[in-house]
Amino acid sequence: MKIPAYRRIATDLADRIRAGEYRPGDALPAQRELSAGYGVTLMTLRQALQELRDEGLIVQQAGRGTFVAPVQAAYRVDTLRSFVEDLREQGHRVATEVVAVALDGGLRLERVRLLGDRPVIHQTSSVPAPWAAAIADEDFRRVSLYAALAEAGVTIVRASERIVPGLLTEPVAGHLRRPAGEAVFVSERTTYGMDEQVVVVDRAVIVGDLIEIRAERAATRLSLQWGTVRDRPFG
Amino acid sequence: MKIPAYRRIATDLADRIRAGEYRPGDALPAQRELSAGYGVTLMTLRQALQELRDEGLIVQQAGRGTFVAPVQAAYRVDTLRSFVEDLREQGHRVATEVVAVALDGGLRLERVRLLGDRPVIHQTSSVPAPWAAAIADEDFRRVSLYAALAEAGVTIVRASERIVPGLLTEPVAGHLRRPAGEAVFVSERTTYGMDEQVVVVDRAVIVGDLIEIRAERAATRLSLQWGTVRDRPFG
DNA sequence: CTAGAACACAGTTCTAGAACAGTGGAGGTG
DNA sequence: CACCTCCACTGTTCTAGAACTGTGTTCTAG
Repeated sequence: MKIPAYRRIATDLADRIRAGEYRPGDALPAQRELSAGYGVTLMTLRQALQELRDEGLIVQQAGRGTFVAPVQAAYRVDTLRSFVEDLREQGHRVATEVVAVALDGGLRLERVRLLGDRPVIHQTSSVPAPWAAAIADEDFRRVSLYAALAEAGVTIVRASERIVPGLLTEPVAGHLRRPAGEAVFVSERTTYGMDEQVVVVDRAVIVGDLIEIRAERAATRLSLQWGTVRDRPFG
Repeated sequence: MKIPAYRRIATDLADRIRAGEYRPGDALPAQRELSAGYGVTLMTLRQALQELRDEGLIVQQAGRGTFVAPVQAAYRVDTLRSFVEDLREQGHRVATEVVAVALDGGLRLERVRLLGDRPVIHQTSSVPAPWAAAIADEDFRRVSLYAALAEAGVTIVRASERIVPGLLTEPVAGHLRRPAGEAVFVSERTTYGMDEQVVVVDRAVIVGDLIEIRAERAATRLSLQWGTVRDRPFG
């Protein structure tokens, strides 16, 4: 019995939540009920719940209950959002042009993002087969890919992103109306749903003249966002 | 008695730490000792300590004790650290070459960072006058700039970083032993001490072939780190 | 029909112990 | 002298309760 009980309980509950046994917004059984169910003290159970709370999986409200955290809140809590949401948050008008949509098993979506009237991001998104069909007939000029996925019942859990600098090359340079050879960011983002399933793979080319990455680091807080070069907070 | 005991204790201990009664690296009294001192149970005291641990103020080690987090540790807690610390954490050997040191009021330090034997980062750091004198005679091949500042009694509170893609140009290209025109990251980082005073201004050029930015986004956690291109965790 | 009191139920805080699990030093043994 | 065991010390996990506070509903008096 090497791993502590509270950790086993936390893992078990997390699995149940991720498996969909308790859905976002649902109330979990009461603490006393759960503690009896697992055969541990209230104290021990609360320790398990704290793990889940630290991970952002549940929300506790005194007098009301323990609820599975709604996924929507995750976006807004500064972490699981995309370029576009970052920029909109900062008051920029971001428009989307759909360059191409292809459906061969999975869905391949090629979009250009415009900041005001200047194209700044060329983005190719791939959605694997299971979910592609459910969202294939959306109008992606108006509906965000993530909104469409959410409507189709897909829950986003986490995302992993990799960014390297690059040079603008021809197929994309035309879409961004910029000369080839310019400095750009190249971002590869993989978005995961429940059970570590890949929901979206994004590849984005981002014009370096107009967009930058900002990181704020403090003792315990870290924030990361995409911003426009013009309104830099320092310098 | 509206505020709970554990919170009062946490506040009291935090105040003592910030007041310097316990200095970074010092061990706090044992948990049993503290609980007796405050007249509460071990459980209650541990709840107070957890608050401090969540804030990154203390570090606990089973069998050894509870220690006031060294300012250095703040870096390691995934948030206030630099390229080099990020890379070292991942097990890479990072060496430093000092290209130039100038002292005209402030301190201007020009360094090249080597990953193994390949130069990957060209970094120019400026330290304003007040602190420049105190660290001017350090050997920056062996001592990190932040370590020197820490020794001089400078506390780092936060850092703000801006990253854009760029093209490698000639003065720096030579130092990095790479052809001009390659894709690079350009990072401008400002580090602040107490009272929002600027402690260091860094400008770094980072070879894009070898170094990348990784961001992991989950419901509540966000991590950002520099990594080498070779050991990518996905793809 | 409404205002407020009473109640049921939720999470929260706390006690007083007990036993477990790492860490490092003091002694003993080869 | 080197190694190893034991022990004292640390933080960690857990029990079995008790009392508290916050929230919403239900019942009752006006």
